[in-house]
Amino acid sequence: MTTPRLLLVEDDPALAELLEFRFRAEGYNISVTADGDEALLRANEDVPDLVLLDWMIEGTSGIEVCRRLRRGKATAHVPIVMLTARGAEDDLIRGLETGADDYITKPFSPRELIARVAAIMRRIRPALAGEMLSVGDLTLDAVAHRVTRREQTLQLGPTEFRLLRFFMEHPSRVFSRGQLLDAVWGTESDIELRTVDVHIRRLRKAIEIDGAPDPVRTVRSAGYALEPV
Amino acid sequence: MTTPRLLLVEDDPALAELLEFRFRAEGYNISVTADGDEALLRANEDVPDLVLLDWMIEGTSGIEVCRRLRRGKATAHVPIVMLTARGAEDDLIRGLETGADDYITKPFSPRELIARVAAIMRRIRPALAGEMLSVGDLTLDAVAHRVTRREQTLQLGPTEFRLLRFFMEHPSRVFSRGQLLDAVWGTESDIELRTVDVHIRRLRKAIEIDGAPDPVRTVRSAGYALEPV
DNA sequence: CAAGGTCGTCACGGATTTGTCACGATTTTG
DNA sequence: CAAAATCGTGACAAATCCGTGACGACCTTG
Repeated sequence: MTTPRLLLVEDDPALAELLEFRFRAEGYNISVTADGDEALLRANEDVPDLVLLDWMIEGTSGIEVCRRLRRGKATAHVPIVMLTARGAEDDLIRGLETGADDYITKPFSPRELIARVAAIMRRIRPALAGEMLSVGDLTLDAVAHRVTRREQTLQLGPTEFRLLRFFMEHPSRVFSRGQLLDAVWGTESDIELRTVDVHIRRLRKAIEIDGAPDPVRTVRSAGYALEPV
Repeated sequence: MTTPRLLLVEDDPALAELLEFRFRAEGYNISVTADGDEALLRANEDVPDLVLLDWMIEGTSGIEVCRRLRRGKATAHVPIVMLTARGAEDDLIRGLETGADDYITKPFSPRELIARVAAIMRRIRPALAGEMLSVGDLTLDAVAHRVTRREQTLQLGPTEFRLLRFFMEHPSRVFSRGQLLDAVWGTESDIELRTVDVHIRRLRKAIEIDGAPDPVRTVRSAGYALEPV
């Protein structure tokens, strides 16, 4: 299973750091910002699996962020958990009306928040993740046989698909041409090593999007690796 | 994998003994002390993989121990888990600011603490064991074929990479040019001894960062060695 | 069967890497 | 101090490695 990606919007540095650390320790990939507009930007650029939203932030208010997340096409269905001060009943009501999925009142224990998030993830996962791989801005759906990059569906052939999948199962790891042949083509294939180069090239061309860097890294005299973003 | 080594700083004898017993049962190597200064001494003498630090100890306070651990060269990056009393919010914030990595509030179950420590070890391990090498401020990821120094990724060629890796596998050890040729180039290579000089030079240039000293030491009439900065 | 797509191979060219040498700087030795 | 030994450094040609376009064989699909 791929690591869930969270977006935390929190302007108390101490709390933000604490939560960031704890969620990382739990295996989440978490991005933190104190600013509402910044949060909206990031959420649209790289849609998270869940948003943790402090209701009392400076600048664009939490309620506004929530509303605009819901209105955005890409972010309309991302679960939102709001962090609210004790007794802010109005916020609570308005938050849930605006589309938040859950809430937790401060002060809360990180453990409880983590449990809450985990529960939501379990609820959401089966719908969106069967056999999903995610590395950087690349997403590969093994069952649907589909690869997307930045909301854009890519067109790749069978071999390119298997090659990319293998890379995505081991991000940042360098494989020699021989290892790639074994893993992607099978151990008893009798294929020239240099053929791998050609498929790497075809893969590169297939996942090419202008404005995005090439995630396939060539390691001279060693092999190739797939790097996040 | 080597057994993780912990240092427990706890002045409640009952709790100390309990934790010592439990962690030993889990296969950890744990050293216990009730005194902050004693803890600092031991930590510097024989750097542990993780420190469990009670925030309320007699003598040097937990916060001071934490700060001095972070300031120490050898112990700067050792994870610290603080044990704090419930509701000591100030301690929590200051602790995390000072550089603690996680905390747990008393009373806690040993099981939970063990789980917490295990999570941190999983996070830290790849940097310690696995295919990661670390000498001074240099870090070499053999799997990803990547070398970093002070958060900065370095650019080195194949031979420089192999040479550096060999050095990092045996820090502070002096190798003759002949030994280096055998180890890095292979025993049946027919290469001039002086060629090693050139590659040493290229390695030096490749890992050069301004403000940082050269970790490659020349030992006249003997060879070269890699020293931790 | 025709058309389109995919696959493995090859050859060319450019870029990087590598081994060697020569010369000067530095240290050791006599 | 002079000579010898040792090391650092810049340059360079050869070797290696990789990107790329092209091509024929093969397979699928209609």
